Amino acid sequence: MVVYAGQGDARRTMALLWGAEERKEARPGPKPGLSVEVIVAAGIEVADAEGMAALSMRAVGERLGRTAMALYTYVPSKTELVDLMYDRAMGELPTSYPLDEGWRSAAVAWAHDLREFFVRHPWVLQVSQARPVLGPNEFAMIDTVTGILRGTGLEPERLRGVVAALVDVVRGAARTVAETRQAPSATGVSDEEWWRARSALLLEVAPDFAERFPSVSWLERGDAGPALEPDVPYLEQVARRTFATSLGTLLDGVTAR
Amino acid sequence: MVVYAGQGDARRTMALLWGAEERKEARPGPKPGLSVEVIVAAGIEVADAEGMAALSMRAVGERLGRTAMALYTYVPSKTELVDLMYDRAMGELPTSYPLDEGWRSAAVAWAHDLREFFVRHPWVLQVSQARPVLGPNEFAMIDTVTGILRGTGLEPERLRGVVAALVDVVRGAARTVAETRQAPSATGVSDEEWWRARSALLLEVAPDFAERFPSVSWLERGDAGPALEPDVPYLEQVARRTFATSLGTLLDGVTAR
DNA sequence: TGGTTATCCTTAGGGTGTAAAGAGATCTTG
DNA sequence: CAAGATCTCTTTACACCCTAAGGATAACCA
Repeated sequence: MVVYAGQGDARRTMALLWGAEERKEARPGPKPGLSVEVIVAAGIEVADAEGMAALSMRAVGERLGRTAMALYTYVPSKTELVDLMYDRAMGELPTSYPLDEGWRSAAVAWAHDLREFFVRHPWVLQVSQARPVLGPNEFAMIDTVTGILRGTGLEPERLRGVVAALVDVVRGAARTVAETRQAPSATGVSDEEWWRARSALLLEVAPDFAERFPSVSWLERGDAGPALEPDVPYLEQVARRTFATSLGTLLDGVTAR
Repeated sequence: MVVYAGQGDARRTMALLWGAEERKEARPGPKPGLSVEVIVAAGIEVADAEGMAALSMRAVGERLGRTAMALYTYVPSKTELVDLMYDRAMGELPTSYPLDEGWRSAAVAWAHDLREFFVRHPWVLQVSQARPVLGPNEFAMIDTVTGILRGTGLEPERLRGVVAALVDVVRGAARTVAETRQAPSATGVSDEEWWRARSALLLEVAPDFAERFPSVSWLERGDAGPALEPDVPYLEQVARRTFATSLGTLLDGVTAR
């Protein structure tokens, strides 16, 4: 039997992604105890709680009181499950932003929502997108930001570039925060301790750091910056401010055209 | 025995990354048949040729005519190996760009070099940076771009944001190209065929696409664009132009300050 | 009631990273 | 020169991973 790999699969994945109506006519066989919905939800729970590395078919099955193999009745493979989780999670994102105060503030709000989404579900950043997922909620996300930016009057070609840049910057900022948040629990070392140890090691191993990387050193020297809020971890504040200027610069560039 | 996890490891990793001089005094035991260098090089070869997913200790060992376990004499674990590969590969990047024609053209050249680097070594984009690698070549990369951008006169805080945004945009652009390139060999379906099949599926599964995602549709409609070069794959040309406008917009934003 | 079909389980096979223990090579020391 | 120490590399083993195959059971239809 010839398997049209990636063809039959693609069709089924698309059907699952776009919520092909499952026929509810009575059929022989035991009543399904699970559904794609609950499996995807359980997968998201596992990934949220324990990270992408801990996402195994066994773990998801266990959370539902089944074996790993039981999932294969509903979902063709683990990668398909991850694709479904990816798109389903994106359904959390708002899809409309008021444009009363202009496109810029809407874009900023959108960017912050997306960033928080990625921070909430850091595993989403690790979904390998060799061949994009093409699910409805990702399209909705792109549609939302595109809609906001149409207010700029940019032509499609340029707008496409701006959208890409925006998503990239948001992803990058979220990645930084996610890493920072995961580091303490992953290593059992607090941010500050970890950083102190690292910088000590750095000095030890590269005593000529300042001459060797003059510009990086200059950057760090000028790092005093404005008042710190005492409750928020240091690195996270840096990340937040970095994101603000990244985003601001990019939007300035949009304005400039 | 208490293992100071992530502490003792960190010290060793840093030593390996920064090329701690290996003592060459004669020591008992068989002559080493391998070295960290050749192992890292073999790892890069495997990852370049077959992708990150195919990078296993067994595969690297085999390429060197050894077993997987032989590597553990030189390298503490697979993640450390990947970190070493990451930084070693970054050593390919140029570290100086002429500033005769101003910071902007230097920045553009830098960005294109970095993009090509990522496309050449797509696995680099998948190196999980929960705790950053902190190797010399990554610092050099950051130092290079920071040095270029000091020509803008921006203060450190802003400059940090711009650097982050630049790296993010380049990463994003490279990711797109890498995916596009991998898709045909991964699925055995050519770009065009794949895309045709997908859009057919999309229409089938979401016949209301145009009304449901009006802005995305608008974007695609305006996609005619300037003349296509016949030899370069279509999707890659789109990616290239998207990158150009992403980058351009961002740099416009820098100029605007 | 028997046949058909669907859910779910157990088993099994081929992967993965790496701990542990041993074989053999090469040095230093007595 | 022999003995001991130390290092490289191999074999074996374990725990985990995804998933193919086959069988037990449940629910429907004829």
